[in-house]
Amino acid sequence: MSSVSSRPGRPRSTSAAPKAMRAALDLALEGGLPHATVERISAVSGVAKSTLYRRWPNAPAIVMDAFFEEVGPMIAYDMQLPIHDNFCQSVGALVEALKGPRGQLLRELLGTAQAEPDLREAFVERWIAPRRRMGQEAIESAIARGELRPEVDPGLALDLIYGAVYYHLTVSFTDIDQRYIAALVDRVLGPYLTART
Amino acid sequence: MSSVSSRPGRPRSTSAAPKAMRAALDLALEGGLPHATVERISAVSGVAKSTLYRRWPNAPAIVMDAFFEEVGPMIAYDMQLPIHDNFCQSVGALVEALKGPRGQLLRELLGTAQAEPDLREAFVERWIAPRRRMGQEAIESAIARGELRPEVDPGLALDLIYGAVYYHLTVSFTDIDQRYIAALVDRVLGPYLTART
DNA sequence: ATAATACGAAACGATTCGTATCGAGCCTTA
DNA sequence: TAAGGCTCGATACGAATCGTTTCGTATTAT
Repeated sequence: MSSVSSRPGRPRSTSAAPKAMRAALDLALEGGLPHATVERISAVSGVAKSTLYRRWPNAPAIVMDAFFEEVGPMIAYDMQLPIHDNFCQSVGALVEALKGPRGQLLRELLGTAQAEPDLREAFVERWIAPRRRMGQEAIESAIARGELRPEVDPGLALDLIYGAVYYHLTVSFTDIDQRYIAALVDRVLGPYLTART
Repeated sequence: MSSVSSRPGRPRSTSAAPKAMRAALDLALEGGLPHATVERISAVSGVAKSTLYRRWPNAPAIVMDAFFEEVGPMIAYDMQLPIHDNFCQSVGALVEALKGPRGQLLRELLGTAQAEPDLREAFVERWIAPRRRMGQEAIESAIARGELRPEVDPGLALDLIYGAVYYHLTVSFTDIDQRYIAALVDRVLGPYLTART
């Protein structure tokens, strides 16, 4: 019954982390990442600065934690769909989720991660890798059920699709619509479809 | 002979800008972008802070100026080459130029630009757009001389190639070698080559 | 000469950072 | 039940950087 906390001492508050993350995300979405300082997060959430520093190395790390937890579940893959539709749908959801302040925040987080190895690693492991795994799985199962020819290089295909999406989002700073996504997915996967409708 | 400075008053020093840019780039390459503060740039270059703020809005803008001026000329397109070789060569030069501290700095600059519209615009106009123009030109001339079939969508092709490159550089944080570049270019342009050797 | 502009040097208040200290609370172990 | 260990929120701290401003001097056009 009792919690098996093994370590002596007062256990960590279960409410501190959620409160801090909520405040951090709100501040960052509202006034940009630089606006989410440790001091402000502490003031808004009621969690002491010392507690925040005890759990996160810096403010962006708190924001990143909160961001992944909120936005991550918004991008789903539906393995039942034909491969083309599956990608259009999931990539579309990604683009949609990143419109407005959330996209701006992702860009700022990615930017901050460039200089800090810990954030970089967290970014790859918690944001990029999961979606790549799902994409890889989608391609492989499409091959397995004969929808795609086995000559596809899944890694390269994902590079091309996600590369173009993030390129527009973070480098050339231009918008993406559903038509572009369809053309992109078709250009990358089309040549390998066994039967085109 | 005399300079036609039209406006009255003391003309701007011609040596201040080069000295400041040199110092800014050195500082940023050595200790990362955050290390290139306005104060330090002023101290190292001997140019007063007030002068720096008179010409640039902030420190990263100075570094970006210097970066483009130094690295820009390093990436050349050779329109005499077959289209495939042309891209392999120019993209290879890009990747090569961005190995080591320079790539880290580009990442940091791109990251900083995410939050500041002025830097964003400068980044697109002075870094992305010029290379896209050359790439577009290369593809169009390859079409004109019958090397590529006219069905290629040059914009999408450039999205795919540069997208994948910057994706590796800034998002998935993985390395790129010449073999990957060749495979990438081939995957994007190969299907449209009129005669494959 | 006069006005206008740029220069370098220095000081300014504001902000953020990360750390340290404090008394009090809570849990495990002996 | 007592002791010790870890966490909590609150608060204070020195250091660093920011962007602005002021100052006296230098250089040019009118």
